[in-house]
Amino acid sequence: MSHTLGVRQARKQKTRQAFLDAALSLLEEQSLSSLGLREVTRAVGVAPTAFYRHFPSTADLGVALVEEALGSLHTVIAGTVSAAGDGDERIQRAVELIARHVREYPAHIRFIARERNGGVQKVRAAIAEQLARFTDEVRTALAEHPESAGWSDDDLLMLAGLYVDQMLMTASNLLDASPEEQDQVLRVATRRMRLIAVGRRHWLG
Amino acid sequence: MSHTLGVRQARKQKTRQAFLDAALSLLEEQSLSSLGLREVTRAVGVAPTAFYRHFPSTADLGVALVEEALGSLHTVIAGTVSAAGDGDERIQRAVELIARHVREYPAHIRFIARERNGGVQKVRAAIAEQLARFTDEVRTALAEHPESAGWSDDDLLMLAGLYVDQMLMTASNLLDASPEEQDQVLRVATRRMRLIAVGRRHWLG
DNA sequence: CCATGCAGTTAACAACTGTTCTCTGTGATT
DNA sequence: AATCACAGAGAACAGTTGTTAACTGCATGG
Repeated sequence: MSHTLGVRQARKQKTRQAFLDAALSLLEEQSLSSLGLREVTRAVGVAPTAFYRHFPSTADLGVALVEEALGSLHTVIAGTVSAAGDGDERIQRAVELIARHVREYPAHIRFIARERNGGVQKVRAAIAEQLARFTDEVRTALAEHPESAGWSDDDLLMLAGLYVDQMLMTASNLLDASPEEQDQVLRVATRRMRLIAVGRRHWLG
Repeated sequence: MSHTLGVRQARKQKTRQAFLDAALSLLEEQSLSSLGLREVTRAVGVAPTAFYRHFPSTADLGVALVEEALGSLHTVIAGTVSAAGDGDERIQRAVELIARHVREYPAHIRFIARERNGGVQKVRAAIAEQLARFTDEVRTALAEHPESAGWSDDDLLMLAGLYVDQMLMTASNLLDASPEEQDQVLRVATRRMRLIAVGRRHWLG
């Protein structure tokens, strides 16, 4: 099915990935707008000029990182929201999903939370687009719930946005929390989601 | 009452303010971690070394900017939340307050939203502390409402945090919106607040 | 009125940045 | 087997950066 790509392209993709990994690591302690091209190549162990074979600029590296960090989450999120169970169960599952994801890919979350309002326009736009897609997917998933009867698409989109923003903020808060604070963060996040769910239940009328 | 400070200190505070203004302007298009000391002094029209007379590093400049951007808001916010009127009126007033503030001090909002998750630890901490104070003040204001009867302090804090985060996100969204999109942003923000208020009303029991 | 303190200047430092051009080695194509 | 394409190396470029030291001029306090 998939065409086996030659040794040549395989090597290229490998160092490209090395660039992404090195950059992501460096970006744990600084923002993209201060990330130097040479800094990245040094971390990879490659000549500065090699960078241009893969990206026109560090901003484009950032866009590629957005894809890597958010591109794979679509099905997961949508699946969680549309899964069976009553409201509380769904909330519990969503919070656990967030906690697990933060544990597995902390640098990805750091990066997204940081650059969502960061200084690099191209990257901000890329993140906004991905989050808008997320929100729309959550909206269609929410529309399947029986609680959504009588809801306009506009209101569902509003609710979906609220959930998405809440998830991202919870993830970001987890990163800044010490291990012993993390449970507290998750409990507050759960209560917030619950309050939103209560509002949802009594929204109409 | 206030001791008239000498010509000397007055001049110093003037250039200090010039540093803050120049930095805030430069930070509209980049993050603090990429803001150079020389870049700032150049914008002020002063020798690079003069910087050290006012701040040990650009990070401390950032902390000073946090004070300037958030320090003066406390009474305003608390006043709005505790003002008279029913829920919908309060929400309307809060949203208008946000819109006005964004119009008057866009660079301040940009800065806070950007550096809240930015690459400079000291500044992140300063913002977190100020926002925590905000949240606590909003909580005590909320406690005065009749709707808060029977609420635990913990739940009130959770609700206050939800409101504060919502305000900040609305403000940040306004900055990214084109003039014709801004009304839409405000309408969605209002609906979000309303949904939270509905959840609040039915939270107990 | 004079001595002191201190905001701001000037000059110099080694280190770093992004980008260009030229070159090399090796996988791919015919 | 001979040619081509191209990922990466190497060197050099003009500018930039943060920080140091020694300075100058002027408002201030005794």
